[in-house]
Amino acid sequence: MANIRDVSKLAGVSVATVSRVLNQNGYVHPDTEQKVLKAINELNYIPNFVARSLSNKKTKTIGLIVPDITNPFFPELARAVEDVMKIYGYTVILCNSDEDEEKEKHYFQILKQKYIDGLILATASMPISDMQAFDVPIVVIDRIVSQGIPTVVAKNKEGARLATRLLLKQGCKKVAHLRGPESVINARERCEGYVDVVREKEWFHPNLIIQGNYEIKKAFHETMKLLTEQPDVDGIFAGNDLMAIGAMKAAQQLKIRIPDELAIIGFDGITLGEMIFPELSTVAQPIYDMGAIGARMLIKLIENSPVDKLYQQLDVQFIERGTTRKVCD
Amino acid sequence: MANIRDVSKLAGVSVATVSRVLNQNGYVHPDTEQKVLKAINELNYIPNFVARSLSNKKTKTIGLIVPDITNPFFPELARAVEDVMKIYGYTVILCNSDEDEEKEKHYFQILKQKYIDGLILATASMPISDMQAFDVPIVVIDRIVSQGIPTVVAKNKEGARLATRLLLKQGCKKVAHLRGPESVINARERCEGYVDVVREKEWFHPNLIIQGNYEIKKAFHETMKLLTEQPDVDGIFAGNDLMAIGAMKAAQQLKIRIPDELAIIGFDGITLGEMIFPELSTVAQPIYDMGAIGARMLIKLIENSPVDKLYQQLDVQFIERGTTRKVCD
DNA sequence: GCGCTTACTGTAACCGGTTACACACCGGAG
DNA sequence: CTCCGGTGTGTAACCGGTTACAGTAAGCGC
Repeated sequence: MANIRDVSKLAGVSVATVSRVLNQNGYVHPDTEQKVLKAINELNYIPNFVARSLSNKKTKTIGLIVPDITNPFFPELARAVEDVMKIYGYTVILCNSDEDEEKEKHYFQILKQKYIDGLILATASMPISDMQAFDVPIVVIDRIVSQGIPTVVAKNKEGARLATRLLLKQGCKKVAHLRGPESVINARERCEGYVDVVREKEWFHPNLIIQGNYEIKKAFHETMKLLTEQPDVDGIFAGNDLMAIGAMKAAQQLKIRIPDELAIIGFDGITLGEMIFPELSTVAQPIYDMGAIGARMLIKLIENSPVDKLYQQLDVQFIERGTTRKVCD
Repeated sequence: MANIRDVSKLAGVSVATVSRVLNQNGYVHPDTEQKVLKAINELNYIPNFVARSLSNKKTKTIGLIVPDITNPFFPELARAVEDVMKIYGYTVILCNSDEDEEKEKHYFQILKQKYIDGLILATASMPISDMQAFDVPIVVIDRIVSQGIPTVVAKNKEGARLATRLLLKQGCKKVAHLRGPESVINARERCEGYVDVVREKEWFHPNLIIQGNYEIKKAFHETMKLLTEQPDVDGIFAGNDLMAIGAMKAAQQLKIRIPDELAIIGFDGITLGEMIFPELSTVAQPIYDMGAIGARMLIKLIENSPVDKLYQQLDVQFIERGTTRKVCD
């Protein structure tokens, strides 16, 4: 592979001139430029990014840490990030942390060594202090970490209230909540939203809040238990779509008809919700937008452009599909 | 951030010695080593990967090009690749090509500039000549490109035959095939497998082969058309799980009972198949294994270890779930 | 004719590592 | 006592770019 010195020799100029042509900065005589371009073309020269990065301290590479790309929420987010980054000439390194602090630390270390320009986190097992010590721009998506760190989230509590109220409005007499893991902040917020709405109801009891882990399997089992122990539950608000699907499977197994006997609302709006039957009613987060906005925010941070809002809270939207009854109001 | 010269100064040795300690090569006196380690510790020094890459010409980074990470087949593959690469200290750059030749070329160019050590392709819009010109080790997964290029695939034709025979065995009288795009080789193979089995049947007619594009939506519409025009079709072998799901939705819409009136078998074995109701019977490829094996193969190619087989064809396995009738034999 | 600005170009240091080569020391074989 | 191979260490070139700085030439106003 040809390097810049080969080009400069062939063009009969110095490396500085070639570099100027490449980067379009400094003065270069049009004739000289032509000679250089011709040489570049002849040698099929492409500049070496690694060398450039070494003097620049810019790699045009960012890291994206997600818990598990296999979880249907994250591919869409990753896609958004990649799409935006591509536009601006950045490349994305994908990391799966499994919500494991050790793994996250490991990636922090590696990514730092690799001189990434920025980092997008869709996970947050990491202590905040470590994140602040990491002297590379960071944007957190879907998890609030601390006011000091640029963040993109959806209105979790508001969405949860909306869903719960909707279930009541359609006539549900006893609504349960399948909540996400204690350690995840958005799970907490969604649970709070649910509690806000049902707290005063005479039928409400804390045992209507079921502990899930954002995965189908556990949700399935817990829902089986719930529906056998408390058969009068006729509405479930699940903390995410996967758990809602787990709940649906439990109901289907128990021959409970959806939505007639049991209405279910999920949270997230992953495409998977449209692939199942009946299609899942859900509180949709703008997943792609969250990724795209986070990515744009990160680029601004990297390039020192002014960022209008370091804390973006995006609206959620209820999507009525097959697991809820129509309400005519 | 401290660099190697700072360390050498603090330890009172030369940079060469520090480098030798870091890389555990060459002779270093134990006492000297201790001094160096102490200095490294004190300065919190971590070596700069970019600089290392520049002289090494090894970045410990590979590229992974998939059509679209949003397609449920690829996250599992990506996860496998990332898991294996992590073990060996490599990092993965994720690229979405949308099966678009231009985008693929663009990534080839960028990745080359970034000095990646190897490339995994799960897409193949690229002419073979371009791939051979790319002087970096490549492994292709799920798409056969050419005998010259290391490849990991599943036994597509065999799996297709298996599925089609199974449908017949359970008593289907007229089995249609929803095929994938013409341009994708595995779609062709699966179609051939289907034709192998039904060619001789008196009911067979080429209009039982329906053109899909591996996506749900089109499969849904085409199946709607098929089932209304030829209501006697009682079995569908779909070229992938997504299309099978599209077909299921069409049947559900038309109130055709699955599997009693219509049996469906998919291909791939994506986890999505277990999330729907009824769960999808499918010819499962070992997706994770394909990724993992491909990744291991790539590492061997990169590190010049001997590779036993440059062309790995993995077994598929029929998974009987809810969209087929049990056969008692 | 002189000084000053602008256009253009080259030299060489620098980014932060790796490593070929040179050199010095030491113990054992002959 | 000399020679030799194994240890241990430093100097400096190199990877392939960027860029500060210096230098030259031309154009212009006075």
